[in-house]
Amino acid sequence: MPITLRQVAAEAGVSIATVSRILTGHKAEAFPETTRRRIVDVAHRLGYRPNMAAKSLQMRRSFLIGILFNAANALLSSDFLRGVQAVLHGDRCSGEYSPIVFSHADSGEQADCLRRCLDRRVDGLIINASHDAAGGFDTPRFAALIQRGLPVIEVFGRCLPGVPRINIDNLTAGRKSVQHLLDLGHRRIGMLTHERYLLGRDAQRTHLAPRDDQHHAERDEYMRAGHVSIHWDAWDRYRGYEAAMRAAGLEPLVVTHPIAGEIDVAEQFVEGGRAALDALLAHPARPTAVVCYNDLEAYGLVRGARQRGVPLPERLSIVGFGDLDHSRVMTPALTTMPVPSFEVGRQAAQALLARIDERPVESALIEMELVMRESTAERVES
Amino acid sequence: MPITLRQVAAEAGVSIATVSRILTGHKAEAFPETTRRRIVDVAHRLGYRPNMAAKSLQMRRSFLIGILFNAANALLSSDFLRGVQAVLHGDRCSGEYSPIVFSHADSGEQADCLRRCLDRRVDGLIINASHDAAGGFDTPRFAALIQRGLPVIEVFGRCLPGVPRINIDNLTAGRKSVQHLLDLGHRRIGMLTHERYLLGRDAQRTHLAPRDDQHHAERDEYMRAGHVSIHWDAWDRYRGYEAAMRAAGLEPLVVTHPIAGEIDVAEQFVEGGRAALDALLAHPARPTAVVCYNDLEAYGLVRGARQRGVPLPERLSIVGFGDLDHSRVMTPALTTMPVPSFEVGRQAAQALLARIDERPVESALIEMELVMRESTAERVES
DNA sequence: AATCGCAAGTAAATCGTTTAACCCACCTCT
DNA sequence: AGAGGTGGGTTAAACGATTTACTTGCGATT
Repeated sequence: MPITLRQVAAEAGVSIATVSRILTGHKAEAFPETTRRRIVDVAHRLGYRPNMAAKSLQMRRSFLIGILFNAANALLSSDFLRGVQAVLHGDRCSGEYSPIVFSHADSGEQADCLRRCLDRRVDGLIINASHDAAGGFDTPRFAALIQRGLPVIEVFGRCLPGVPRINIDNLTAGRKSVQHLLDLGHRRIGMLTHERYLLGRDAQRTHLAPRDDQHHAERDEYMRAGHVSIHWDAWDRYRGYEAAMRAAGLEPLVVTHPIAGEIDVAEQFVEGGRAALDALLAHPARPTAVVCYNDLEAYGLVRGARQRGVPLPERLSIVGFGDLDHSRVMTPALTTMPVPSFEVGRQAAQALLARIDERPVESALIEMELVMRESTAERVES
Repeated sequence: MPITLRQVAAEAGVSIATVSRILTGHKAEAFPETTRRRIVDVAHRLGYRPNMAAKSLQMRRSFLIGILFNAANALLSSDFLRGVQAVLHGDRCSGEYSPIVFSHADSGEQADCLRRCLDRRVDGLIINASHDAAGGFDTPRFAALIQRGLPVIEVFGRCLPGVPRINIDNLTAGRKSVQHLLDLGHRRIGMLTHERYLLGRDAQRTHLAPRDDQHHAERDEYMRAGHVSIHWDAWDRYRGYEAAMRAAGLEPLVVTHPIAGEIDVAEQFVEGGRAALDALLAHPARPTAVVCYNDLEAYGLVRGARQRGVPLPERLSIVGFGDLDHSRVMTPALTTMPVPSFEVGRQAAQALLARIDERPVESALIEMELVMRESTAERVES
């Protein structure tokens, strides 16, 4: 039913080859301007739009990119997609790429989604893998794909070895949180995070640049020490915190809480935060501020403070992470760091197109910005 | 690079036609079992997977469905996508459908996304249009598509005339909220909602079945009365509330707050709720419970109650709507109704496939379930 | 005059499927 | 014995683009 090249060609009185060459614009300069205009006009008048299936078949490229997200992370958002679209629909984008999007809850679904992407002969893949082994990306099969040269970009994570990553800069985020509190005059700054995802290290750390080998070495050491964490984000955020503290000549002060299971962790984070308030207040170092691993922990701290009648932010400044829906409307409105989903999507798409065009690609960390609201304030002398 | 039919055919010593016919399974019964097995085995051994582009070209169906979401609504979720996938990847699904997904922030992006879907010759469209005129679906162009028979399903809304809809059952949700409170012994139950999206009607209402003509008639009348609302969800939720109240022989009691603009409305809802607490407490009817249009208003009520030292839920039971991230972890944990995104996705996909197969399709409303948490309690005598 | 070069465009192969139409050997019936 | 049927396939024509390798006409050069 839609108009084909053949019809445009007939209407314009030329061959389909001519129409194709003029419309694709690739060698349009070989044609006189008058013909070009005529054909473009006819195509436009008829409302011609190329059939992507035919184009894909002939060009051996689908102009499709697969987007695979782990459902548990809940990081797939309209913003992320719009970031991807900003590139795919942009002027600088050569083809007419469209994203086919899948969300997987477990490794069975994941394999299914991946298969569908491959059936479609996607030109590339943007993947948000998951941290836990149960839903982790099926690496043998995956490695084979990479080997075959399928362009892949990982987002919001660090699970896929040898794959360029676009992620938020957790490390710098941790540092910025501390810096914000330092700027407000705080010196005794704690970090709240979860046991399973972290730590309790006390070794001096000097190299903070996000270099992989360094990270991996430290990580391996950490793993050998008996920890099972595979949560790089928590690790990096902690390292940023620690680095900023040390740089300011301050002693890190970490409070952790347990997390069990992989689902329904929200309450656990809040409860962890609530319980941590007491630990923080009772701590001999008497912190005046705390950086949280996420907003949920901050909610818990706020709840705990309310229960204890602790005034916020006077008694304790709190910095969250993630900027969930509620953070901006709560009381006190939470100082936190919004996840730059649009930007991650944008850069991931950019990187993927670069890989597809065989241009060099590097992993990138997206800088996060702290938004100060009401949960942090200047330190009051005490 | 991937295996083609030709290679499978060569390997099995038959023609491509035979392989195709056996593998598509359509006329496989015309072949002896031994040949069938042999070919299936060879295909499997070689890892043959059909090239969808070629298949699409030949069959004149893309096996692609377009999913267009309004970014402002923030209703695109992993859950929704998984619901769609549950159908598309299900055994009962004839083809190998994949969703191409777009998110649009304004009508320009929307037109672009739509064009891309059409360029791909999608077999159908699932659309979440937006309420506001600025981002509303470009109806002339759209009507033409529908006319041409493109299968379309609208989700989470009621903006596209003549298009089957899958939506949450706002009306029943409103009723259920009231019923929950009635069951707890409340009689003086208020409803909190926003001025712009509603109303202040007092006419008797008897027909509550979600019949379109009825809705539209009432709506027209409402519009004539000078209201500009195009927010059917608020309207329906209110109607459900009102119906349940009348059915219980009770007088509706509505408190509204203003909302300005289309973006950054979150704070306005919370502030509306906060301010409404005073109005509710001061109201001559002295309500003991209130149904909110959304969770944000409920957050505001809770905040207001905290400020005034009003004990919750003893003094006021609160029912939210939507079950945002924070609702389950707040104090008191909010009694509310989670949005059944998975189910909406599932049924939308089902309806779309039915339309594609030219089976009859009807709009459906997905029942919502109330989850009782801590913000509602039995009425205390007063 | 013959040849060359170039501008302007065309013919035809190809991509990997599906499917309508056909083929052929063999069996059965009359 | 010949017609008709049937089981078990095959041939070949699409589908709508892209692209390589031509062709053709014509003015300029040798």
